[in-house]
Amino acid sequence: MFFPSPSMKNKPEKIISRRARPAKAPLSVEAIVTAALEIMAREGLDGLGMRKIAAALDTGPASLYVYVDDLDSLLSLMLDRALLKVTVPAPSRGDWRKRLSIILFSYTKVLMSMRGLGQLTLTTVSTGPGAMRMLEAILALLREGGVGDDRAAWAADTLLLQFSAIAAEQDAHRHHAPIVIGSVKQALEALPAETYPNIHALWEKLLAGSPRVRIRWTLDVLINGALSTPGSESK
Amino acid sequence: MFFPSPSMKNKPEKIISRRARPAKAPLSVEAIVTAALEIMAREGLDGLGMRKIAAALDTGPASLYVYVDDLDSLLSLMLDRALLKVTVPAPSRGDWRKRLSIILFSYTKVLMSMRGLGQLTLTTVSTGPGAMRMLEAILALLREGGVGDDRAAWAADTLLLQFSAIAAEQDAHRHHAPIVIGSVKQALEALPAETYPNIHALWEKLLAGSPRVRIRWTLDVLINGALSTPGSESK
DNA sequence: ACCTGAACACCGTTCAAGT
DNA sequence: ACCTGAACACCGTTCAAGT
Repeated sequence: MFFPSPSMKNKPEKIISRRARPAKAPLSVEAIVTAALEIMAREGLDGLGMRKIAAALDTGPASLYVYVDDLDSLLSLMLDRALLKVTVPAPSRGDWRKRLSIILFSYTKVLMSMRGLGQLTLTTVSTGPGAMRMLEAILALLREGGVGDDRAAWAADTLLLQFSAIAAEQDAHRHHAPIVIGSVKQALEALPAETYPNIHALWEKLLAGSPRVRIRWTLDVLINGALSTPGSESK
Repeated sequence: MFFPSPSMKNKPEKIISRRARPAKAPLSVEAIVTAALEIMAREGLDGLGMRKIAAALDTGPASLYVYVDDLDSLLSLMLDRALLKVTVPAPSRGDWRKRLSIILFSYTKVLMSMRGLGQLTLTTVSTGPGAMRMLEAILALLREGGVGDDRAAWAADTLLLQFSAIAAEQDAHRHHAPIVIGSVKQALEALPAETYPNIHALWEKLLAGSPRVRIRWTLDVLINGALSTPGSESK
């Protein structure tokens, strides 16, 4: 893949055009999104850039602009591609609450499966098919569960946000973490107990908790809260 | 302020050193943070940069590194400075729930009072006195309200996150919004009712709601949820 | 100790020119 | 229509040299 094909051996030129390489995949939105996701998985969101994507595709940065408006819109496309992998369970899988938790567990799992994705959800919005399929399913289940329309819309928003944040946090914990997490830990640990008695008592718990347990708890809190709190319909 | 002082008029050089200007405030962390906040308030978080801050302080970018480690740490300092303005009510102001809502309303108000601040909280963590003072107060109130220790830590996290996000959203709505919000609205509006019946029915509600009403509801949901959901203590 | 000019190693995006 | 070299207008950060 990295050398000119045999059929070109007898060309007289010493330098063979990159375009003449064998089976060079033509550019396309899909190819660009794929390459971008690969780079983000390897180097994180900060390591991503138009120039690096172009280099991975063996072209110049300008070429990408034929297929993509700009970096922001490319980030949206990347997010949406990832969200397509979220599981939306069939009605046979259980009642609304069970199915809602399947979606949200799957959502966090997908977000945590690739470096940078957690951070990406907190920075980017997608209105593509991946995001819309998930939103549609969540709204349907909340309504099925008897959460009023006003509350359902806000609850969906709140749920997605909360789980995005948990994923982003885990993302940070696992990757460029040592610096950031370590310093937060040190800072909390060093706080004087006299001035900050409650932080002093609880700082370990602030940073603790396996994702599984935490996700479960957060889900319960939000659903219980949304069910027991009247919405603005009663205004 | 923009011209050399009269006492320097008789200097022979045509070009007068910038340093010779009158009352040029010496650099300091405080001055840098102040200048940075001013720029962010005017031009948003994206408009902020070391070079622009330096220019505002009439110096070169290299000079800032005498006082500040790098851009990230400066952003932390900016956030902390802003959080110092959050109201932490005295016990006489009411029961724990009332006081908690005062803190969180004040928090969102502060975040929404300056362009870029909402986005900043979602991107940056601070362990400075502003952030710690607020966290300490929230933890104290949750414990006072009978939320168990494990749950209190997570609840504080969840509360702060949720309100940061609401502020960031309002930030976007009010400023560089027209593009982003407008396009999300258009995208949701255009979705086919057959494939996305629930989004179709609720899309207006997803984007609606005054900050006040929404904050009130979110606060109630989270507190009610945290109170009625057992923590992992019972594990 | 404090400050800084200049350079280093990058960015995203545009555009005229090529095929 | 698709692609691209080169340029434009920026970045954050470092460092040797000045005071």
